[in-house]
Amino acid sequence: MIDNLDYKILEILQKDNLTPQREIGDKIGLSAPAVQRRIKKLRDEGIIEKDISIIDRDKIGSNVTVLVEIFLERKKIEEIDLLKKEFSCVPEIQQCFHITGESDFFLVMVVPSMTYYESITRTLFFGNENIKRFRTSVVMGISKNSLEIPLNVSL
Amino acid sequence: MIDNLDYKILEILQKDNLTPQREIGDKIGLSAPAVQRRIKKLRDEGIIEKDISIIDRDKIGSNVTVLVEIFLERKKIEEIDLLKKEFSCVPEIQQCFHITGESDFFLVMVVPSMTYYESITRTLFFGNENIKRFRTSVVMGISKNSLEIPLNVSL
DNA sequence: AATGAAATGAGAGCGCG
DNA sequence: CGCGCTCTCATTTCATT
Repeated sequence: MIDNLDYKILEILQKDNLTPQREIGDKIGLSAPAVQRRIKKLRDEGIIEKDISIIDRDKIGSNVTVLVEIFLERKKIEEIDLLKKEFSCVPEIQQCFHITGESDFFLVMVVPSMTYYESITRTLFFGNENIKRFRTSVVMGISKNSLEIPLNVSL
Repeated sequence: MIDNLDYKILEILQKDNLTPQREIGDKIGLSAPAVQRRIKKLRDEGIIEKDISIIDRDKIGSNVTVLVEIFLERKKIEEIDLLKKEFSCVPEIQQCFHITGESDFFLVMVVPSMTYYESITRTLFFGNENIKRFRTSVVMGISKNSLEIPLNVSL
């Protein structure tokens, strides 16, 4: 269904999706239209979810990144789904992981200040009776920040 | 230096960087060349870090996402920097946060299996004498996964 | 069914006023 | 900044294997 050439294309696009199709073709030994057809298929099938620009958060106003671990009172699937949906709507929440272990959710958040974070916790966490407690870590530095999937293909 | 129109452009590009410049121009009330000049400036200044395709990890082989919290023995800046550099080279590590609080690092990793993860921990964590202990959480589901920065601009 | 070559069309890039 | 040009690149068509 998805062969080695597709993997090679994905490997290139997840590093730089503005790479010309002809250039991709040269690298993997295919013509530009062939590459184009494969990319279209990958998009149609949702294997390529989206195409985005990554913004340097340090160069754009003052932003604080915080990590939040959340411990729930009740862990029924309906309650989990409810929280997922609620968190998804909050723009300050970049990433939301539902996890196993001691805690139940893990969030990566970006806020303009700690004061702002404090105020947002009041409604988002303290205001939710199903959240038993939460633990906040402040990020000092980000040395790697990508969503690249390891594909193990060589160009 | 960077005005409201730039913010609006960033807001669009961080959702979809394949949006035509003319379409962006229509939305924010600018001509296509003007948009292009601004985008070029944003790229040159590194405010736009990179442009990438996001791949759906669930549709591409079997992948397990794990979160790792790391507690260090010594927390000198040289030791921190050394670890940052080491972690950055590991393709399975998507994100590496240096944090304050009880623990020192937080990693988001993507691995083909838990067996693979177990073997990678042997060299990466157990093999490092500065890592006191680490705590692993397995991700059951990801309900939000973006690197969008909240910009608070309305289109 | 998937490919490559050639033709078409859309969009990026650049100089001009 | 907008206008209009040029050129690159994406996309379609079509013949071929």
